[in-house]
Amino acid sequence: MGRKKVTFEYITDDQKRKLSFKKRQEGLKKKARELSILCGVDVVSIVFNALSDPHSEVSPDDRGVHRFLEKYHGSPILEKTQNQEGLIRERLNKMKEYLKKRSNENDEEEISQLMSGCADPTMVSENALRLKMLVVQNLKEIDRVMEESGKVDDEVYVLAPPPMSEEGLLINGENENGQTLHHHGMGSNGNWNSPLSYSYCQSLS
Amino acid sequence: MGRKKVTFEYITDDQKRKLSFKKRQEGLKKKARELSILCGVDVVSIVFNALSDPHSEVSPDDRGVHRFLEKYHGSPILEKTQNQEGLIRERLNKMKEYLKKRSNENDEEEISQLMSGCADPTMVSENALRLKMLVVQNLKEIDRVMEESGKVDDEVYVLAPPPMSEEGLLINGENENGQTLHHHGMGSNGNWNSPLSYSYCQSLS
DNA sequence: CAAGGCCATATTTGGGGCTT
DNA sequence: AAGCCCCAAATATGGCCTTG
Repeated sequence: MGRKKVTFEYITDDQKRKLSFKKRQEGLKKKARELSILCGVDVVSIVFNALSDPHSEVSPDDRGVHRFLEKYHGSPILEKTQNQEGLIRERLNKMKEYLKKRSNENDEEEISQLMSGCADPTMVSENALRLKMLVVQNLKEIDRVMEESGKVDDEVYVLAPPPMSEEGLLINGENENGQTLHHHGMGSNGNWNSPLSYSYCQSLS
Repeated sequence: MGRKKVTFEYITDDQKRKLSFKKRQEGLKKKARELSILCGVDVVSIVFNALSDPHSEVSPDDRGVHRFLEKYHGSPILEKTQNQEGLIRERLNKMKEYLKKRSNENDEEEISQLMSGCADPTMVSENALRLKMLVVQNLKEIDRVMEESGKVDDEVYVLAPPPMSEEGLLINGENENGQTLHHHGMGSNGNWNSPLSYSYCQSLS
């Protein structure tokens, strides 16, 4: 898209690749955000920089995701003092319980309530809730594993959580072109069941 | 990007939104694929169509992801006959065991071998492997939950699994512009630890 | 080097029009 | 409606240059 027609092959030149990576990563985030807002859908995108560059040196914060998930999940983040196995088991149990409960109770109504006064088309179904829950769960796991494997110095950013973009939830991202990113209804309510929509990118190089 | 300057707000017009969604979704997939190939990184993107359109009616196949994961995970997909709880527990145990094993053994070498003769820069570290594992795990869960909740009629597609794009793994996606999408080394080896890179999109509307 | 800004050009994607 | 093709306006992003 630049001055040269792109040939779809791995960019071997270290410097060019890194530059391209940064620009394109930004682009992807923006695209995800747009798709999410314009069409009212949830978008999650993760970029694992496969250590292409041995000379990694990142750093930013990865706390962003933590804060985000913590705020929207409602439950506090587990103590970092617990051992990995314990953390995983606990997390898995929660997932299991949640799914079990969801599948046994047929109160489509309760679910609606969870969406707290959400009168827009982005109404979430039980199925959607499950899927989201799973994704959040996974992101949390990834986050935790990263943390516990002692490599927390990765770049992490949360893109656009549309439903509450105006509540300042753009944790580690910026509305690069000053546009207001308006969105249809539903303010931040601290309930992780809220329609979520963001990108979780991680750069290891 | 079309003839009208886009105003970043939820597109209320049902028809326009759906059209935009389709185009932009394609665009996002393409961008993800490009970023992945050009920079040798793994990209996973998921689009949950939050039921914006009540009149959902999709259908394609979602078997694609199953086949993909099955092939790259190595282990056979669990029987659908098991109950949900069982499935989840089993899956979680696997995850736990894997992580436990990974964290106790300090054989950075074994890991390298897992990458089977991969001599390119996309070499994966233990940390990356874990992250990938978690994502795969999650995608599998999502897939399974979807299946069990009886709503398998969603559109699902796997984008570009670069490492083996030439092995015909473009399960449910097409290289829309005929470009060859060359990639650096490493053929399909059936090992799910292979650098993965694809988009998993789901349309509920 | 990494970050930012510029700029020209490659891409993306609204809008329309047609077809099925 | 849903798919496609076309077209042109709107964006994205290589290549470069300047700073820090």
